[in-house]
Amino acid sequence: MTVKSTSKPGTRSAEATQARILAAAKIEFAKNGLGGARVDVIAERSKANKRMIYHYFNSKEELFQCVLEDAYVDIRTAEQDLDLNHLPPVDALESLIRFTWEYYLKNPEFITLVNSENLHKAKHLKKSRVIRAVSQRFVSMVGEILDRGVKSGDFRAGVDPVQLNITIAAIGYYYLTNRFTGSIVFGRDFMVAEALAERLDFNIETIMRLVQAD
Amino acid sequence: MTVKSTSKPGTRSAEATQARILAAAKIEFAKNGLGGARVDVIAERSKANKRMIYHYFNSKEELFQCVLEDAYVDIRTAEQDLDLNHLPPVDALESLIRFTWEYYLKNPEFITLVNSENLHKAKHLKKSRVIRAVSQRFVSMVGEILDRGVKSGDFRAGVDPVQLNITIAAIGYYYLTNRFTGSIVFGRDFMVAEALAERLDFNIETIMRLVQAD
Amino acid sequence: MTVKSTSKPGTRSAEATQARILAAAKIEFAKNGLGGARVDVIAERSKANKRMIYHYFNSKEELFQCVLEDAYVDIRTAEQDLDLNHLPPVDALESLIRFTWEYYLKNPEFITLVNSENLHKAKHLKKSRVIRAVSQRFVSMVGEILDRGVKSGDFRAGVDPVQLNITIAAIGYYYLTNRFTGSIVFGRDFMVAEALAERLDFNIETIMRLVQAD
Amino acid sequence: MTVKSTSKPGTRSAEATQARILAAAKIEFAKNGLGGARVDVIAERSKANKRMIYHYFNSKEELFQCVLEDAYVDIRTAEQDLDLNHLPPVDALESLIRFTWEYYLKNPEFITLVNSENLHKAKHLKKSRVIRAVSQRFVSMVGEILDRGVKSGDFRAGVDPVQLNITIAAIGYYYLTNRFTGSIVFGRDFMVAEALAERLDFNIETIMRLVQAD
DNA sequence: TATGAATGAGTGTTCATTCAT
DNA sequence: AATGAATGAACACTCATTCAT
Repeated sequence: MTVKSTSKPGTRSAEATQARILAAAKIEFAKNGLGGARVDVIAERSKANKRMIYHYFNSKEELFQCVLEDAYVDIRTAEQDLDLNHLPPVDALESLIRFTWEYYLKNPEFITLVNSENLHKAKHLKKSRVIRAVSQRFVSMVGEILDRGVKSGDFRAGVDPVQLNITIAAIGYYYLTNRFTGSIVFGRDFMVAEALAERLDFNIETIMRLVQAD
Repeated sequence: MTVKSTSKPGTRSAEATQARILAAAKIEFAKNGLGGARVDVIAERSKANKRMIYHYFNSKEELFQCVLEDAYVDIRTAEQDLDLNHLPPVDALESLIRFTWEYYLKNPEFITLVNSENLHKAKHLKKSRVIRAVSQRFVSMVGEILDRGVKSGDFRAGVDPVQLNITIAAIGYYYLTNRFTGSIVFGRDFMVAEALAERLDFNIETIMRLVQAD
Repeated sequence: MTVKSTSKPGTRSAEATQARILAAAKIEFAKNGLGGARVDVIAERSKANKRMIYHYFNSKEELFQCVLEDAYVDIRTAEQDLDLNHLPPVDALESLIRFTWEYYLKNPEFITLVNSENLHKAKHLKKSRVIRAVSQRFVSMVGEILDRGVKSGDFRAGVDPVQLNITIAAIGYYYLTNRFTGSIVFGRDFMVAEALAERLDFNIETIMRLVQAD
Repeated sequence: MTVKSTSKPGTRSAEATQARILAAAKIEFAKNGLGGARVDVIAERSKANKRMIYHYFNSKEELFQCVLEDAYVDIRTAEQDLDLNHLPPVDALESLIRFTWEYYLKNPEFITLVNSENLHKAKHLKKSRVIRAVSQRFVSMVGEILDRGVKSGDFRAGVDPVQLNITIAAIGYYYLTNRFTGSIVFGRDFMVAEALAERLDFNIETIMRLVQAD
């Protein structure tokens, strides 16, 4: 009969438990993919009971979906926070390239989660409603920068913003997700600071030459 | 109607069995990754006994390694067969971009296998000796094209051939491996013929603008 | 009709399950050795799930080690309970011989478990810490009886207590463990009551003549 | 078309193959027991084809039976070769004890094979006809020595020759078969030369005191 | 809200044995 | 006489999930 400290008993700790489960799951899914992830490990790492996972998330797959949604919401939110509208178009574009690269570097789970989801043909993302909302704002970002750049004379006209978006992601994402096989095939350490800096420069140049007015 | 050499049927059928297992394994590993692949399924699909798999390949992981090696050898061999040295540098580079794109399209397993291997930090590729040999010839290809292009005045100097190589792969690979989540995020069908053609054009333009002399 | 303490049923049943598994495992390991024992059989006989065995004991080998440790602790405890210090040395020694014989007879699993462990070069016993503790008290028992017997003039001096210990065990153990081949080689039923009684008498005489003062 | 060296082509090599299989099987069965032995290992070690094993011995169990029979015939033959009838009874008995001890030491497989057979309740030995024949001569040996010793006044009357036989075996066999657990329980190395010599002396003394005239 | 105990269907792997030549 | 290829049944062990409290 001891009085619990808050007015809504359990609520706060319930949220905390969910958060701990999500955090643990993100690590485990990122490390081993959906199939390779172990519910026991998630339970242990989150210091939550295994039963709690099923209580809050119903199944391993739904938990994966939540983790994935969170990951997408997080990157999309961070992109919006860049507030690129206030920058001149060239700076805005370069900022976006840098941001994308650095986000992948700091959040390598994002890449692995997306890979895993694509192995499963995006069946979880398909069910998600949150994703569509956050994606739309994201897709229009590059379009707006391009438009502004064309008007200012910095960029040439006729560049498809979707293709550009994909390419900006691709040149960073591919380098990082395939860094292990890449290091072997190319006989270089992909992850030393110099290599990373060099790659970022190369990527910026790639995009700039692609869009700049002739 | 050529007569197949049937003098050593025992020997032959052993090789045939191994080939069937490898083919079945490639499909299964590509579809589900190393962890998600099922040995039973490989056995069934190859019309070989499960015991045979272990007889010839010792373990699921060694089988995966063989499949992976085969995949790399195959793409590297096909690249060499392009015989790009005989083409003018601009044509050679465009040929390589087209080839890479089309190879990925026709051999989607390659992409999934590489993804799976990277999830496992390239532990199987590390053990492989074949890979290093075939990789070296591949890496030098783009370097030679670039050199020729600089001499002919078509390409600017100072482009790192390794970074270029990575970028050529990236812009095709990323589009295809992430086509499921991509279709959702960008609200487009990534795989209709028009979209594919458009992407290839975009990629060629990206690379050409990147390397062309100013 | 005593009331069993049912206050912690969850805890209790966990212990009970472990005990059932251990009991079933002892039977199975005794019947078939470590290699021949089947985990499924242990699961079924213990009315526990196979998964529970791995939950509580991690592996078949660790389960074997537990069973073996239990067996050693059990015999060593029973020996201590004989309280031979209070008996005159001749009686004490005879009691020990009888006890050893009867223990083997009543607990034939002990013999088979020890045989199995020796086939594996005692690799499990080596890891065990419990064993060393209980063994030391046991080894000193016979030494004390011998000392008392020498002082009382019943036993001759100079008998190595370890060798005596081994011999007491040997003459009972060998007869019982090899009863099957023995019955064939010697053309006798080793296990009829008369034969058993006769063997015990013979063993007592063997040891008594070995130690008695000249 | 080279001429094979003997008149009965294959016959000689057939016997040789069987012998190699038997030798390899003895090692494998001794090391791992009947259940733990691997037919593949026997095939490899004997440099015979696995199919040959089944050709000559029908099954793993029949092969085990042959190995076991061979082992028994071997020890029984060696015992007969001692020719103890020509020695004075005390010397004859000591010779037998020494022989038994040394045979076990030099042929440790014998012990493991017998253990394995007893684990299977002597089901293979039961089927064997050879065994009964060789056993009878063996059993009568000790009886004759005892009789001669009683007549010569060296041994007391009334010692059961079968019990004596069993005891002579027991005190050597037990020490050696349980040397691994024994070394741990008694905290001694059972197999150093000194320990072995000491044990043999102790065993001779045990038997001599058991049978000597009062 | 929280938890330890329990489970059935499956996973990679192994084995003695037989087939086909 | 000899052999390499092939197999089906079994094995130790694992997993996501549910039960009972």
